[in-house]
Amino acid sequence: MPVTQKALATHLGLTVGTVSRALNDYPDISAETRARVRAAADRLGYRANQTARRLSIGTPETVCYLMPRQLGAHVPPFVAELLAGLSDALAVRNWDLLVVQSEAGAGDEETLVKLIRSNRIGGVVLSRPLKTDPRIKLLTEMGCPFVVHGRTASSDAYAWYDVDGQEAFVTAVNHLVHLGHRRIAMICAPLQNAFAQQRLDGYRRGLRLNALQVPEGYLQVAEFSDAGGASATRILMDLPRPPTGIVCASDEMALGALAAIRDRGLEPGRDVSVIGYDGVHFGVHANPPLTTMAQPQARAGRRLGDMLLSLIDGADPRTEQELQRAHLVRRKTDGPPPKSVAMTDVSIREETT
Amino acid sequence: MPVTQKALATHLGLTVGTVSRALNDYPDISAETRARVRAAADRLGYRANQTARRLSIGTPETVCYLMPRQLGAHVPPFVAELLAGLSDALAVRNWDLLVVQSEAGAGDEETLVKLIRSNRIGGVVLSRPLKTDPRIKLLTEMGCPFVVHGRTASSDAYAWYDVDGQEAFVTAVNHLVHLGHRRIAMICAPLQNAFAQQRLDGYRRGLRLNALQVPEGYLQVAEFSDAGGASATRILMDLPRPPTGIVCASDEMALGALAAIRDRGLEPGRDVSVIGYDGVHFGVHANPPLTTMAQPQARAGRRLGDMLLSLIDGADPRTEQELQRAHLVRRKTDGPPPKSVAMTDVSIREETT
DNA sequence: TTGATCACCGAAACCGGTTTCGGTTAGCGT
DNA sequence: ACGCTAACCGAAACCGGTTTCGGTGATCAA
Repeated sequence: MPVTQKALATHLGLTVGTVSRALNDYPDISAETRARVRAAADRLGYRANQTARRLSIGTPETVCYLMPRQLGAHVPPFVAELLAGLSDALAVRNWDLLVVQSEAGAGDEETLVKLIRSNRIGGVVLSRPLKTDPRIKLLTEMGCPFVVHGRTASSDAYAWYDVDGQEAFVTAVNHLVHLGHRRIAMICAPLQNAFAQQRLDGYRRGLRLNALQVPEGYLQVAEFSDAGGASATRILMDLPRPPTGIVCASDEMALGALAAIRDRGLEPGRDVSVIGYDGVHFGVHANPPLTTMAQPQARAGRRLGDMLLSLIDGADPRTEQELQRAHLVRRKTDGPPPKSVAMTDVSIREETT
Repeated sequence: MPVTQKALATHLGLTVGTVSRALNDYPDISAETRARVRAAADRLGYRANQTARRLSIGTPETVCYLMPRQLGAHVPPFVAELLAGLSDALAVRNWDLLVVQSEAGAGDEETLVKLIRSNRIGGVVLSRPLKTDPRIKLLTEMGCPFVVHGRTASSDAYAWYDVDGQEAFVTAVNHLVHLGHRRIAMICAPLQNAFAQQRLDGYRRGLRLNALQVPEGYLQVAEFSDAGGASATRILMDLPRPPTGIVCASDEMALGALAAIRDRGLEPGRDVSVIGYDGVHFGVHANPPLTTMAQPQARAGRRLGDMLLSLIDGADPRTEQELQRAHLVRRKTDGPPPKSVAMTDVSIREETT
């Protein structure tokens, strides 16, 4: 039985209205009374009932994070850090952070509608949108402030925070080309994911910028896991002309690739180069340590929270868009292609040009 | 402007009281009226304002997860999965999950007091308690239902879910002994953490059960990270008689140990055996794949949520205690000690017995 | 002295639900 | 025809705050 405002008021010989205004710094309360109320409040340990307060002021003061889950798979590793950052951003205003699981494909919109209609949330953070994500359409139509962690094709109208996956994969491909690679494959995630399409675009653009083409079978779309990366790699290595370099849509897939390469008796970084994406800390302990395109994860949650609060304050979503860059972290899985292959490669290039 | 109950009522020519009772299946509402209300409700997309509802029924219908953070370090990897499970458990009753960061040492109790006093939460889930955790004392005194993910020394009075770290380390030590090891060291986390003490107890007990002692310097308490594991390992390997087997308080520390061992030109699993703890999926990609004591993480969140809801329903905390067992997952970092060392070792044993 | 102004606080409406209580109507027995 | 009961719903209190509005007392000028 917590101490209520009424109890505080009668204790002071005042009315609840006066107490409320005193605590909220209304100008029509004398400094003396305000001080008295303050003193009594924290002597009795009074805290306003937030449920009542929020009902009264008309906002839930709560935002919701739609935690991505793909069934069977485990929660993506960035989630915990993101939540920490979000929590920090919201804390400065005493807003609450609600976590709800959300699977973009699976009739998940109903949950969202209920959440909004029931006035539980004043804003939404949405991770890993699909290329055409029904949730974005929904949130827009319902007028619920939201910010997307990632982007879709039509990303002009809403607020987002993203890392430039396309540029990252151009960089990755460039890097391999400069090392001497000509046969560069990609292991991509399922293309309904917006980020997968972006990274694929980057791969293609990177090859084109270097006057290279995507050889038959060099684009492998696999399950978004280490197992997916491994099986895709096996397929690649079984090709008549296997690639000498592989870029992967995630570090996790890249780790699977490393395993598959080692299983063939080859050495990642010498026989086949592999570049991952994410920059998960764990990569340094891989065998060998994984070269990757690292993104600055730490900022994400904090920024998403700040942006969402701005939106709720009435900011224009188009002014709340932030694109971060990934950067190459060279470890041990990138290197020049094996000599013999490079030779062969040159002749192929001359043939095709 | 969502449709409110009053709007629904006037639309139907009823009063709000009637509508409310109809929707909540009161027996004094005719089946016909109930049906009419139901139909109109979901035709207009009516959803009860949860803030108002919760104020009225007197419970926030929300529980809070205290997300552990040690400053500087990153969020522990189990958090995301735990949240997913928690969320599932709470969803069946439409309770909300609030995430709050919490650092046990750092005057964090004030935040908790405010949360409870302001009626924002009806229960708390608390991860990684300290050996004597002020938060547990606080929650008990305030009468706030809570369940601890982990245990402290005095764990009888409250609800908890834990994995038996002591037994796990007995098992790990036994395993190394059976492989022929006699010089077994431990790299432990800071001992203010309850789990660290438990695992250390298991290590000591395991040695004692095998009539072995803890040699001077064989217990290294290090920072709870891969860097900590690495530097502790370097100290161990610099000992006049370095260990042939090392058990680590976490997989992350174990990975650091592997790196340090390889840096000395030694091969983990052949020259020095290493056993981690946690069973993080990533361990299979370590160099070499990490042998570890794996715990069944998937259940944790779900169980914690169920237990907390039971407590809120009035269950006795002492009936809500669940101890899981870790199991040994053999990969490639465990093996018999090197021959030469084993020889030396035998002679040592004979000397000391 | 009187009226106007101002500082300060009480009273009450309100947020949107839930729940109690009481009254109306219909159906029934006598 | 009358009373009684049960079924059904309206009215209003309530949850614990916020905010508007109006009233009191003091102060001040005329």
